[in-house]
This record gives sequence, C-alpha cells and structure tokens, in this order.
Amino acid sequence: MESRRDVFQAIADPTRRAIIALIALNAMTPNAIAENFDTSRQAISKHLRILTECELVKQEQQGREIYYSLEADKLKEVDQWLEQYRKIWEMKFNQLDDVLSKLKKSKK
Amino acid sequence: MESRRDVFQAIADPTRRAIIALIALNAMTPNAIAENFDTSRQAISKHLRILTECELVKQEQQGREIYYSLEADKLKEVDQWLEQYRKIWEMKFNQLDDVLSKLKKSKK
DNA sequence: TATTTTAGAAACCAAATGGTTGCATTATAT
DNA sequence: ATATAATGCAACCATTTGGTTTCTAAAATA
Repeated sequence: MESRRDVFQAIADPTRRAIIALIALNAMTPNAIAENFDTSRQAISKHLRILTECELVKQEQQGREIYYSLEADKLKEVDQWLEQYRKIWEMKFNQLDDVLSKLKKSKK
Repeated sequence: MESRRDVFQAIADPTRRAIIALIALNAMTPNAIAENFDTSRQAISKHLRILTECELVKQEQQGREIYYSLEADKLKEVDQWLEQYRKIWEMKFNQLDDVLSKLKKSKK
C-alpha cells in the first residue's frame, strides 16, 4: 500500500486520468471534483492521495478547503520513457514513406 | 479478466515495460524473454498475452517458436494523451523563463 | 515412432486495487 | 457555544492482478 508510487501506475486508472484532466487548468477541491463522478467523495479522496504520493498533484490548503492542482511536470517522466520508442515509430514511418515513394516510381 | 485491455494499464507494470524494452529492437521468443527475469516462463506468457491483447505487441509464428515484437505505433496513444499536458508544462517553463529574465533585470 | 522442446491454458493463491460506510477533525457560520 | 461543512482515515469487501504449479498440444529431433 505504501510502496513507492510511480506515475505509470497512477495514470493507469481511468478515473485518475479524468481527475488529472479536470484539475489540469484550475485547482479544485475534492468535493467539486467528486461531483463529476458517480463514486463517493471518499473514493475520489483515495485517488487524490495516490496522485499526491507520486507528485502528480499538489495540495494547497485554503481555510477548510484543500485545492488540488496538477503538477504537469511530473508527466515528463512518461514523456521521457516514450522518447526511446518515438524513434522507433518514426523510423517505421520513414520506411513506409520509402515504400510509398518506390510504389509511386514503379507505377510510372 | 477479459475486459478490453488498454495501453495505460499495460504499461503500468514494470515487468511489462521491461519486456517492451527487450523486444523493441529485436523480436524474441517467450523463452528468451523469460531468461531475463526471475519469474517463470508462464508468468511472462501472461504478460505477453496482455501486451498482445492491447496490440502493443505482435506475434509471428516460426515453426514451434513464436517471435514477439513491439508495435511501437500503439504507444502513440500515450503520446497523444500527453500532448494536452505538454502544453501546460511548456507554459510553466516559459513563465519560469519570464521570472528569470525579470530577476536578471532587477539585479542590474 | 518416441522423445524433447516450445508454448499456452487451467486451477489455484496471496496481495493489491478500487470501492463502500462510518467516524474523527478542523474551520466556518449561526 | 453549537451546528454545519469539508476533508481524511479506518475497517471492511469484492474483484483484479501477478505469480505459481500442473497439464496439454504441437512441432522438431533422435
């Protein structure tokens, strides 16, 4: 349960991705967030805890309310992981390109 | 169990990410893949099934061996999801840039 | 043909996951 | 001072997950 959270696991859950989308631009309170789902406020709270633990989200207390907002930077980790494969899919794209241009030539 | 697999869930598991890295450049058989982990071949087989179900990996039978290779294209889905947040973290970076340049000016 | 190799399927299991309800705490409002 | 609102935590539960071991099927080899 306490095992160090990682971003990949955090974004695996569709509800958490929806929360991320919700608070990406404007910070929101748990209550306000929960209104957008048909699960309990407590369930949302748990998701927020997971997102907070892996630093995808930060809290800002304001009176008795807590505003949650996205730490978009943390998503760079996913971006960096993708980087190595981006090269591969671009390579494949170029190969396809070659095939297409060869096809064109042979049609003439 | 059979519920449609999605990429985010597939890459959530560290072993699966390791498998992806292994077969990214060269197709490999389950046996060969399993040698790189200290879990059973069957466990790896299950991971391969999940990766196959969400089309992150494709199989190519060759006699009694089956070669698994990465379908890097599928990772574009993750890339596309990241896209919206990329704008946000770049924006924040630019803001930081502004702050830095203002700091420089005030030092003069 | 008999044996070995490669791989998936099935049955089982412990742990993790995502959800629930109820309770405790703190800050605001009456 | 008391009541209400906002939140997190704990205990509980069903389902999913990742692993194991055993068994089966099919292809290659002796």
